[in-house]
Amino acid sequence: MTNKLNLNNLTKSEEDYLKAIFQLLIEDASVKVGNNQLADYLKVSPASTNNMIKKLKAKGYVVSEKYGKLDLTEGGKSVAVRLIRKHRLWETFLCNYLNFTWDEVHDVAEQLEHIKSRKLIDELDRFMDFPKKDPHGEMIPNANGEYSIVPKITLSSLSEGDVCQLVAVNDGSVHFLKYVSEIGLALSSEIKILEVREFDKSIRIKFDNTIETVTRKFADNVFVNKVV
Amino acid sequence: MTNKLNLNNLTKSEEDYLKAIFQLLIEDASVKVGNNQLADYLKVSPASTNNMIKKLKAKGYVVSEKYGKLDLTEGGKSVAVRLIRKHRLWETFLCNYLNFTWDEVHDVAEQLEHIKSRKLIDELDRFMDFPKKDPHGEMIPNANGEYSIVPKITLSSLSEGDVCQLVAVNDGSVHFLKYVSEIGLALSSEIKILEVREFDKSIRIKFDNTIETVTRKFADNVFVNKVV
DNA sequence: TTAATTTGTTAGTCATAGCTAACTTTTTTA
DNA sequence: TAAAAAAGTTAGCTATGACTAACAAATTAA
Ligand SMILES: [Mn+2]
Ligand SMILES: [Mn+2]
Ligand SMILES: [Mn+2]
Ligand SMILES: [Mn+2]
Repeated sequence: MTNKLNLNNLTKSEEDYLKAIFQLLIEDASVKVGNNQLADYLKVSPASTNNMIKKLKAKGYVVSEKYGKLDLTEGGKSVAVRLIRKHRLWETFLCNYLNFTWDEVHDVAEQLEHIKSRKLIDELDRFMDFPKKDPHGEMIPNANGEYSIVPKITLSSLSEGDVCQLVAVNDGSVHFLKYVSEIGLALSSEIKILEVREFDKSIRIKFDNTIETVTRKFADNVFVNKVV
Repeated sequence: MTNKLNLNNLTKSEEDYLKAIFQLLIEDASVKVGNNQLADYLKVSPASTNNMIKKLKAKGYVVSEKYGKLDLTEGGKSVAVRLIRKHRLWETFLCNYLNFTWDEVHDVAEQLEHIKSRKLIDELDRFMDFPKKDPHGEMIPNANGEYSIVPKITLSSLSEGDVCQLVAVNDGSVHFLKYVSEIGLALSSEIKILEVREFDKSIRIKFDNTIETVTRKFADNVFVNKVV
């Protein structure tokens, strides 16, 4: 009885909250996750998150002290990772087999990730021959919930003269993803930082013989691997 | 403004109720659908169905008089048929691409049918090259909600000496479907009625050089096309 | 180190979708 | 045709997961 596993007794909402906390925890490992921050992220009121957090603490997925920050138990992390696995496998399926573009997949995957069937997702994984990355460049956890963290930084953190490779993009905004495609950037694109303008932090970049200027906000959503 | 289409504003429950009414209406076209019958079918209380029916009437999907029987409007039928299309396409996908057996698909399809994305289901249809029937032999409505009703009767309605072909099976029970496979019956099997026993209505049948006795209850769930 | 601001909590409300128990209407049977 | 049974309705309750408004604690700034 080492692991009381509560097999799949979670509602869609409970799952989404656990996933959100997980995303916020890995997004910036140094800063702990607060209640209002979570409310912001999920676009619900702080009262709602407070309420749900109580429930998730009672069920043993979340730990926190009163007026303190949030953390996930191993069980909570496990639920979140399984949800992320499902989300990313579905996104991959939609892109690679059903003619979806990378900006169309996220919203549908938000629904599909809540389908409860272990066999479904493991067979989908096998059907696609165990893909390692989703359409936005993010890693896909395997059936045991194991995953490799690819070292990545934002494009905005680089300096003039740096050269990097685009490894992933934030998939939250349809407009952003369309914009990335439109200017000709794609996963694996090699990008050189020509100039970082002090005035508004906009960045002149060069890739595939194209020169573009992108905003700080844009560069915050592009994840890269520094090459030079 | 001929068709006020209320694009997808329905909850999972509302969708399930409309589908259930539709199924009951086609199951036996002669008998109108009652509130308690619907409650039975959905395994909820008559109070619950009564409540939901009110809502669906207010939204223009159901028609009925007080203390009277239920019927669907064109809008209600359209929702039901779209749901059935999704359900059967997903069942087909699970069987043909993800190694599910025909007794494993129904419960997962019950979840998948509620995913809201027109593109998803039409692309899934295209991906499978527009299948006409699901794994249980039931027709799949096309993207316009059109479908052909295959004439079918239950095996239990036949008499000694009749010969028929198995065209579909009721997919509601996992035990039943496993049983069908185990005795060697499959879609398209040619079945001859050797004897109908008066005592308990059990039926001796022959197919593929196999002779079996099946109960009335079993035969009620097997749909056939009379050949001789 | 006090005051302002931010963050977190609580109380009370609403909608959805179940339930039971009691009641009314309709249908069937005697 | 009157009584019994079945079918349908209503009232009132529960749980989930949102919300607002009011309040308390913790943090930051003055
Ligand atoms: Mn996504
Ligand atoms: Mn989700
Ligand atoms: Mn089915
Ligand atoms: Mn369903």
